[in-house]
Amino acid sequence: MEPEVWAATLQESENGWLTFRPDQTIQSGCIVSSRFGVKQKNKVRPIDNFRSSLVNSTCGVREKVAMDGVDEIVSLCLHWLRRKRPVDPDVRVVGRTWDLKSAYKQLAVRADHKRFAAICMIDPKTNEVKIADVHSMPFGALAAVHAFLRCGEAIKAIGRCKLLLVMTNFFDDFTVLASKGNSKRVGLVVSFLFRKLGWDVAQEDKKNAPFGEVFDVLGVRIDLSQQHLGLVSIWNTPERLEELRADVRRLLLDQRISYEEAQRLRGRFLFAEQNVWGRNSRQAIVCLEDVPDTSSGPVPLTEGPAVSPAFSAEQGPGWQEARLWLDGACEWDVPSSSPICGFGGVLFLGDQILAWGFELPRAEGKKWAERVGKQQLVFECELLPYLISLQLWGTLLKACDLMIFIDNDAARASLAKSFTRKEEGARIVFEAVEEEERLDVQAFFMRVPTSSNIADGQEIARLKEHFGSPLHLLAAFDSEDEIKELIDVYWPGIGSDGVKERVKTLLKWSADNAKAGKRRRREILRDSLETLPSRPARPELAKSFEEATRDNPLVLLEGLARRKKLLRSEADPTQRASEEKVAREKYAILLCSFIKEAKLPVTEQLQDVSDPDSVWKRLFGNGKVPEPERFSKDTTWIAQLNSLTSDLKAASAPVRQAPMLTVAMVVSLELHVVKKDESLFERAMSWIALVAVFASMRIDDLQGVIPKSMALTDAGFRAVLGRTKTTGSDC
DNA sequence: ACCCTAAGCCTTATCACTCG
DNA sequence: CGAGTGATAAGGCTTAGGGT
Repeated sequence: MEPEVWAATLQESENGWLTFRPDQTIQSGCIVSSRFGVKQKNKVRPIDNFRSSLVNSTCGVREKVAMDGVDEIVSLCLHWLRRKRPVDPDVRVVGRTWDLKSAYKQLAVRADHKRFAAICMIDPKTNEVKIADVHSMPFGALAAVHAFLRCGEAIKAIGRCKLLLVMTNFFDDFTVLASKGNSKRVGLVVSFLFRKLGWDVAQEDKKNAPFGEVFDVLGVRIDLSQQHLGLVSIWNTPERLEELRADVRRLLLDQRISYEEAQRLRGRFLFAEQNVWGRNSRQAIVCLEDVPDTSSGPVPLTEGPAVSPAFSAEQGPGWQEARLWLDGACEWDVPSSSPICGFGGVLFLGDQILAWGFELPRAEGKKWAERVGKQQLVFECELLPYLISLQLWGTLLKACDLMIFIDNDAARASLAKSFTRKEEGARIVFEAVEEEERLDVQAFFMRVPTSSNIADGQEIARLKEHFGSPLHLLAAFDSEDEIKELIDVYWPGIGSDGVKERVKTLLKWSADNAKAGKRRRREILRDSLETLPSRPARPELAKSFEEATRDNPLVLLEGLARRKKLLRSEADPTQRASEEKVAREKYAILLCSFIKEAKLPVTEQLQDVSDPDSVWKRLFGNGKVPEPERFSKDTTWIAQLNSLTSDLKAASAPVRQAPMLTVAMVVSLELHVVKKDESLFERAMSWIALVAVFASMRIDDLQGVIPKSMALTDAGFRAVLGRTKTTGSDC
């Protein structure tokens, strides 16, 4: 790449952006950074490595840069359209972008900073190192980025506040929206703004397209052609689409994909995804992640959700708000050895309340469990009602803002993320999200504790409401007949099947809640007694008993056991572990005494061992498998493991590690620390680096040093780390 | 009431990609 | 070189659900 970098540098010299030093010398106090090239599309971009020269390390930035990306542009468009849908062609929204010409180079380096802005590179013709002084903002300097972004923000602020432009800024890209009728004038105003402020604008045709309903910006295409419907579409640019299509076609033809290709494809999909709310592209992207990084070359494509290279997102305002409560359950039925799966949902939409519920027939449940290959299907049972509810109430939910209440965290998370590693769950999630997008539903998932999930039983919820509290409802019936009467009052004329169904539900509910009901009744009684202090006429039996036995050692023992338990739960885990180890040994010895007593064959085998006690402990201390029967000692298995290990080692990519400090670097750091005439700051930094080296710490671990624990004694420097990467959350 | 396990999330460091 | 994003590993944390 050297010739290209050299040519670009010569061009910069001609433009007056830098000057070659005729003598190629470096004065003291001057810092030189190297220049390298990065290939971008069809050109080579020279970059000055101000990091390796440590110039970038002198620049600290307190704030995060806020840039206007595709999100901001789209939200501006939507905001405009929400206020007023365009009916007449003149008020339709159009947009275009302005690009600054060689953006950074339009800013000068401050005179007294010039000595830090020298660069060097190799002249490929003579193979000599050439040094140049840079006069305009160097690409690669951290400070240059922020200097330029400040200017960009300033231009935007002037455009917005003084000229009332609808303008966003991303580095040197300025996007402006206008109504069609005004667009000519707005275009003139923007050009005038740049000219007056002294900024050169790119003049090439490609970057100078006129205002239109379709315009390209930041690597995407924004399409306002359906704005009368309140729609803003975002596409990959036609070039990118064609490139992606060609790549996908080639992959399908080859039926194989390599790690590098998968990563590249994934990167491009993620780029599209960050700009669109494409929930189901997740599934395709995760497939790409699973392509292993092996040196053995491409892997064959397998079946999976189809990868679609075309992305489009339609985001319209939500017209309605709805709340959907979901629940599912799965219990294992031993006699029929099949799962009992049930699910249901309740939808609140305006004034309407709708509900459905369903119990899977045993035979179907059995088939399902066999197909999925596990007994416990609760995760799937919690996911499924969402899909069913969307399918059932699709027409009602169109373009809806939907809040979903679900009492299983795993299901909630996978719906929100639109992905789960559980295969069956992934299928349900995929279908549900497809349905979501077809219906243009904006979903938001929240968790509710099981006890407050109303989807548990709509009838009961309604009855509870009427009775004021679950307790009152419990007290409202004692028999099936009384339930029937109740149902007749609340749901007159629902037919015998309906009555039977509800009787069953209510019976189950009352059985489930009987205990809680009794407890609550007791509590109420107790509370009411407390408010009415009364003295028992006779001494209570329990109290007398307690008084009589207070000093009995047997009672003390129980108290001790309780205390010990409490201590155990509060003891730290290491102490607990050692306690458990002692207990294990104790019971191992006990177990051994039983075995000896029973004269099992093993006692004979162990008679001749030199140190029988320790062998017994070893053998039975952890419930170990006898030596010859251990899989871990099986020679065939060990050989297989070894061969697998070596295969994996050979196939895996080399481990990449941070380069180690050389001995010379460590020595120079040490010398620096003791150099009295150096600045205190530099000496301190050197010392810090050395501490990290000597204590084998990550640099990040230094943040975990507890200041008050630091002590310098004759024995050396000592400090305690309160937190390291491996000690979990910081608190 | 209590213990245990499974299987999820959360946190942090690091790495991949995109754009300029 | 910088900015951004999302993804992963691995240990810790949390919750549901089953058993005693």
